[in-house]
Amino acid sequence: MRLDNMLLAEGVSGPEKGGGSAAAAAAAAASGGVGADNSAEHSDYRAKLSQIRQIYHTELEKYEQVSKHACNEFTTHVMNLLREQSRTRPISPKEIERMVGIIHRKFSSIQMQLKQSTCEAVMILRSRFLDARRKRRNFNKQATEILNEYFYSHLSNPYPSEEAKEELAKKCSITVSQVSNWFGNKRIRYKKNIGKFQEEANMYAARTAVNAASVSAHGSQANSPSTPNSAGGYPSPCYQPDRRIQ
DNA sequence: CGACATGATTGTCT
DNA sequence: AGACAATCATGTCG
Repeated sequence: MRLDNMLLAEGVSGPEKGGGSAAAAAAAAASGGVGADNSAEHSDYRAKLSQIRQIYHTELEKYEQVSKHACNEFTTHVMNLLREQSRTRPISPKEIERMVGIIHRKFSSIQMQLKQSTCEAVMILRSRFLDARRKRRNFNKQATEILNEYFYSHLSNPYPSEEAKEELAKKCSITVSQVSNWFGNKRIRYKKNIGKFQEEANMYAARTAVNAASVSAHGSQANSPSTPNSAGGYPSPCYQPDRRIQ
């Protein structure tokens, strides 16, 4: 039932060789939500998954070879016993049926157990490998610069549209949902402690001001590579104190 | 190693 | 659906 579905979705109980990794990748992409699939890291995951798969299949095969036999043997054994008893007391066919049913259920519960334990193994594997929190990497400097630049130059309304997010994502070579995460975190953390971000705000404000100036001055002249820092003190950072972020 | 920074997830609200 | 708030898990710096 449910276990079957999950194992199938996970590519464990699916078709043998080729489809396995594809199904696993599909499952990962589908439920992972946030893509970020480095195939190098996924290969490890896939290797472990196929290991589980192999164990599952060999166990299942063992079960099917052995237990079918055993089940039939056991059933006939019980039948014989019942037949013997039927000499001394009447035994209804209903009772025999019930016994057989019990035996079959008992044996199929073994299969269930196998499936369940396999499921568990897969779940553990997934939580280990697919939980992005466990392998978080900071964005590179350029990406954070781009994001910060957008944030501080739209400080009065730091809610990029879907299009803007896509563009930022492309520029930073991250996903759109990563951009959304970044802005979510940034907004809340900025709001929570504006003082801590003052310096950063000033810096980016100054930088964009310089950029705008140099662009509007149509000069390919004078781009200051390192610190276009506002000389001296703290010119007004041009952020609106409240507004929007609530 | 501890403290803080940071990206991601989860739950709740609207 | 998207925003916010709290929280988790890892990265990084002193």
